[in-house]
Amino acid sequence: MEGRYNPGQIEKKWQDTWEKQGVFRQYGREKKFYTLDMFPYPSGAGLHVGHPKGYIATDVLARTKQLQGYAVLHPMGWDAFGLPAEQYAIKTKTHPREATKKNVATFKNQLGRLGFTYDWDREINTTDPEYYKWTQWIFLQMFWKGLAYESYEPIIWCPSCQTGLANEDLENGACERCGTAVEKKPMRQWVLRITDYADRLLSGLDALDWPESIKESQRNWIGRSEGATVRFRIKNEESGMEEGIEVFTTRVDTLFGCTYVVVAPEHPLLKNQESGIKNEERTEFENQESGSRKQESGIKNWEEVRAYIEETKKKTEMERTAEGREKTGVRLEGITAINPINGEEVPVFVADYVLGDYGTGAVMAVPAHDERDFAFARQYGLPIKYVIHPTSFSYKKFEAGSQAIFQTIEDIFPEKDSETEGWLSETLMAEGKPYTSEGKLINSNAFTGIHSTDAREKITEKLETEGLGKKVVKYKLREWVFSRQRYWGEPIPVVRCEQCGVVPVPESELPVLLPDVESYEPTGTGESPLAAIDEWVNVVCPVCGGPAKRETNTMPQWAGSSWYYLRYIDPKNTEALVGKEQEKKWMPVGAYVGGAEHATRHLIYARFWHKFLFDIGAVSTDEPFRKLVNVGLILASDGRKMSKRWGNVVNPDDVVGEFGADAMRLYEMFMGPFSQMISWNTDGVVGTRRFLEKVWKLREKQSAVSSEQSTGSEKPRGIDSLLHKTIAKVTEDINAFRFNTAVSSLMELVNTFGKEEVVARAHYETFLVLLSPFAPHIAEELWEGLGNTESIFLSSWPVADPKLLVTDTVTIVVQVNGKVRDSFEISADATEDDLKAKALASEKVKPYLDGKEPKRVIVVPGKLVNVVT
RNA sequence: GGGCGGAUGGCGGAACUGGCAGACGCGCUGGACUCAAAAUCCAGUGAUGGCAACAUCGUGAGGGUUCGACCCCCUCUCCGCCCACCA
Repeated sequence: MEGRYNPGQIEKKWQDTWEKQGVFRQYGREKKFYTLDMFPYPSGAGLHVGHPKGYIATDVLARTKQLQGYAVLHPMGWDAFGLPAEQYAIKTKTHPREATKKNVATFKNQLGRLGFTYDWDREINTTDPEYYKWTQWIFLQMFWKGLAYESYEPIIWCPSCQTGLANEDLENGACERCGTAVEKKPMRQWVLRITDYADRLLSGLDALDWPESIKESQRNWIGRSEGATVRFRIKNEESGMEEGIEVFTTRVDTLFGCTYVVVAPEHPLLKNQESGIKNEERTEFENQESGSRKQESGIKNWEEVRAYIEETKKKTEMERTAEGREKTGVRLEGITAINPINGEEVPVFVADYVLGDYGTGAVMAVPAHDERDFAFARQYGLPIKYVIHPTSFSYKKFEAGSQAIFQTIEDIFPEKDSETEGWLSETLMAEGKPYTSEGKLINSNAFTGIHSTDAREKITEKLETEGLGKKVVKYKLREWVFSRQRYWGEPIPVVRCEQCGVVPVPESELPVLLPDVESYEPTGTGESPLAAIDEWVNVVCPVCGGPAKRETNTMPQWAGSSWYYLRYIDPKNTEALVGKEQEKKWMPVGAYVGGAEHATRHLIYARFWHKFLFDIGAVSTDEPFRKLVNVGLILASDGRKMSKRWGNVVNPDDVVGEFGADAMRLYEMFMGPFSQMISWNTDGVVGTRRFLEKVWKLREKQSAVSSEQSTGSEKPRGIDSLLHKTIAKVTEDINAFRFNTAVSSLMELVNTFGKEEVVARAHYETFLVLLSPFAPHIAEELWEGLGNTESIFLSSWPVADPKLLVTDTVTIVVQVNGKVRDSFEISADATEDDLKAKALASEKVKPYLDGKEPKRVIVVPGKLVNVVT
């Protein structure tokens, strides 16, 4: 190790040595720590410098924990099913398997150069049949528990990707993959009943050590709402009373203000019409439905209504939900709804501002107290009836001239309720605003005068006793649409038998292998390309032995990643997805690092599957990831995302080639707060490389003289104290993912060492250990140069000595009225009186006192004295 | 519209629990070394005034609490991210 610092030489050497000696496979140790990265999709583009940021962090953590005596599990693998490989296959006619293989090799090579501690014997790949066998197995367990079922409901369809999508796969109403406006399309599909776990997914969040923002995103995504369903009976002009429709509301206190009812275009009420949809447009399911229900709905303007429904269908989801769009709808002539609370008859509308798949697909419209209903009511000239009276209210009087602000309505109308009402409607109407907050009920018969909160309870109670309403909880979370009509995914392991219907493939026959096909093109018909392979599709029913056909849909991209963290623990197990002993030993994950963009998809899906696996006894923990940390995105130096399109991608290979892996690792940890988005700046790597050069040079100053600390005879010098402060800081900072300040304190230490004539060997060694998680290669090389024969990572992490954290003298700042005027050195054990006396004696302070006594003197021991004049 | 997070030198960012604002790094300026340059080393680097000691101002804007505020409270502006016709 003579001469210059040459990272290119030493890095490869140590990577090979660590691998050969199994330095990072100390699995026999008592204490366990499992740290995990969100595994990448091996794209054709390879890694850019943003990818490794999170991986470096877990690597720092893994090395630190190992030095602290833990057995550390730190694996890596590939989330390799998905559209890009398939699209590439379509273009180049190569099998996605081939492209995937090539990309994995590239990624692995790139990662290898950064010197990670991954145990490649545990590498997994979601497209490996031995892996997806267990993905299929989990699906089967869900099937048996009734959590996986077939549905014919309209789902989101991307016309460009030609596949169904889950609600979570949307971005601003468009397909998040290709940006195409999506449509609703009724089709047969597999669905997972994730809403069965909605409550547990919600309550489980509280105990997790996750960023509050992610937990909040999940809470919002699950979207629990407490409310009530209310049954409005339908009056048909021709045939009298019908069964009625149920609405969902969270504001049952406004029930007296309901002036109409709206159903979504998808509402079952509108499916009863025989004349409606043409046969060929109907799904199998709809045909069955309309056949079994003969009910006449009595809608007189059916043609108009039908036209509206058709129009809605044609609209893309984006058009339908576009911001500020005028509300549209059609009145259902010939029928009215009866408000159960007061028997009032109100009109019924169909309008697409009501969503078919939330609540009951129907709402009671209270325009006076809801923004959307208000807009619709104004559009169609419907009555607006105020029934909530603000109890605490700040409102500028609308009439010109007056600037008065009224705190309560009573300020203006102390007594007369009807006038209050008049004022309220007039003012709010004129400003174009409904009153959406809570308040005291007015105009609500027996409930008038009660506050909203009470009213909700009481009105619900009354409706309940009459069988016309019920307290319910609804969620925004939708069931997980689990079918994709694409090739490159896990086959769903079921067959369809003419006799027995849907039959799951027996466990013994797993995995159901994904066959090779001629063409990877999606068919667009709602069938996957697999449907074209007769010899694969046609099978014998496992139950009756009769002819049957395989399910040709595949699973979504998210399936394989919903449980992969379990497979690393026991990757070769052929009997179970993970061995019980092993699972107990390692789970839950102690630090999971990845991007915040997975807040509502991967991280909800994985929690859902994990809870299910817990319920069937396959795992021992209820939650998979005890601690989660978000890695902040690295942007290009132009502030945009790194992308081929912008030509601003920085390849880690180039950075490693120019500066070395250690300098790059150090830079990515140093560049800013770990979870913050930040722009790449190659000049910054220059700084960390210079730092490493200084570290390298320091070996010449290193000397076998003992530190004064170890002689024990003298008081500790400043350098001992600084070293121990650095130990404490680096240890704490790594633990809290504050890598940037950990690195800066290492730099400070080196700067101080640089000013010393000699650096004690013990100090230098301790420093190398502190540096080693960040810059492992150089640390190992220098460690060996000191004559150590065993890897630095088999040594141990230093512990700060509390005695050395305090210095014998401290600097006290002297302030006058809070402004710094002077400072002095004093022994750390000086009394408050000493400090006070010394401060008052200061020549700098005297002029401000002008011979008078100070009004007050504040002494903060060890810090400052503030003289108040 | 809702939720979350921000705003500190030329730049990235530090600052414990309310106690010397600007650590550390980049950049820049000057000097040393060199025939010269690079690299390296040394010194300086928030603004304004001053030869200087030093003084005044200074953490998006305005107010407040406090002996003392980047930090706590109120009002406002701007920016980022996520979600969004969810009744």
